[in-house]
Amino acid sequence: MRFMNISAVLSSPSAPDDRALASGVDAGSPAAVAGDEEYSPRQREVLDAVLRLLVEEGDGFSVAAVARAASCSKETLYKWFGDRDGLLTATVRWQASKVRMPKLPSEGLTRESLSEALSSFAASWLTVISGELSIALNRAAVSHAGSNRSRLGEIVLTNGPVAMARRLEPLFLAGRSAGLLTFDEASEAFRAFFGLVIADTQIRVLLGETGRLDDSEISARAKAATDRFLTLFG
Amino acid sequence: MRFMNISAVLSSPSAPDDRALASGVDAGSPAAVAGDEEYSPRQREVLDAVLRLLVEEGDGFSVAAVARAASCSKETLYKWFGDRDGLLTATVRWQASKVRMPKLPSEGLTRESLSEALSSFAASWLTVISGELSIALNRAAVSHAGSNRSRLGEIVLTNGPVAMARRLEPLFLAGRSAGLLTFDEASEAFRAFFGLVIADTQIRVLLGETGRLDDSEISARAKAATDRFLTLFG
DNA sequence: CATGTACCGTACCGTACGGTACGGTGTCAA
DNA sequence: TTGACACCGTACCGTACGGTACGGTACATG
Repeated sequence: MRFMNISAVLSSPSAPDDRALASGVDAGSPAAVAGDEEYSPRQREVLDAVLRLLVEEGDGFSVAAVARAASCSKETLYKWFGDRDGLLTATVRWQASKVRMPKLPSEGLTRESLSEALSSFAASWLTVISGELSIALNRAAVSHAGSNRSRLGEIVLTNGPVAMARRLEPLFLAGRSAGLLTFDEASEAFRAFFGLVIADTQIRVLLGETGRLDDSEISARAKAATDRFLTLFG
Repeated sequence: MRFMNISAVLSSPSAPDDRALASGVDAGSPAAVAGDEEYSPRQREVLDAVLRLLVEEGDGFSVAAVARAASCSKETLYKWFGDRDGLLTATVRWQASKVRMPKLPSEGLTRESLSEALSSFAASWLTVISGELSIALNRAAVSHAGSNRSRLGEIVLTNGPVAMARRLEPLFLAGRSAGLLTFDEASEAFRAFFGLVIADTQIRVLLGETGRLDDSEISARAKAATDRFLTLFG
């Protein structure tokens, strides 16, 4: 079993060749977040263009640039999304709706399958977190947080750490039921797992530290974090 | 022993009543960062005004607002700092130069004193990270990272996680020499400690999650993180 | 006193950008 | 064919803001 994607409001580019959406994903279940039906196909094209601009230039692109990149008129943009913040918000919601969570096992858990599930989850998470799109979206959301003009921060928070926690909780509880884990609060276990996996990775990439994290490094860190987590809570 | 402050380019307000600069700090040693002599007293007043604006309005304040708040002319600002980015950069460097690291014990370590040192350090760190000034500076730095216009990200990175790691390394090494800790690379131990202490706290506050972390909560988390760290590496 | 320096306050300039208006085109339906 | 509609492209408007210029004041120096 291999998880290729993860929530976090931050998957990867939206191009059809995007490996992060390729396989191993449960696209069947109705999304908890804003459904796919929220935006028309043409609108999705526009929002994907915004995502590209966001990655290339960061927040700070002009509405005119969006119109140019998406071959649509500014008037249409304002008609559809109200204002620039609305456009940005719609973009983040659109990206969030694209993300599908990987399935996590919840029955017949053994120490090995639990470890494997956690490790795969951690690796996907690290991959997502260090991706261009995740970085761009988180930067935008961080910039906008603290001014009440938009709710980007809230949306990214909900689809990032909060969604992760909700996703992992059943696995943790199943692990505890199976006698494989020990903890009082699932939230405590989640915080520890989050910390061990992410550590300073996210803040460093957000602050612009270059130096790609290659796949072997990611696997190694995911494995180490999982082992440590199981040492603490196993 | 009690640590009242910490690096991280993110201490606390610069007002004279600022408790974070009040005591328990080794202000004697020459700073590794830009020295105090870099800016004139009047310039420091201006930069402190910028820090206040940064906390109140975030990045996005106008240069005119700075001039107003600091009772100085825009012309002087441009003469001293070149342009808006120069002003912002100077502000971050000025804040970094203000921060003084707490002393960490390095000899006569016992398991108890090591645990106490780590726990105090962790508590200070959490306090700093969740402070208004830290949040404002990190938000600004994250926003500017990724566009090559300024080096804010690099500066905050250097004075944040990197400075933390350098500061903790001697303690870790001393702990290992004293037979209290086991690890291959100090950087590995640091990442784990960082993750256990900070976890999702920083990204959550940067994304705008409200809900203050009170002192008891901070102490509890610091203690828990330290215990877990010692479980893994002790 | 004369001169120079450093600064404040304000007015000014250019431009970039958010937002609006409008003419032109393709499509669909009666 | 005619009209309604949705949309594109472009021109336009208002304003906010980065950056510059300039007059006026305090002070220091000879």
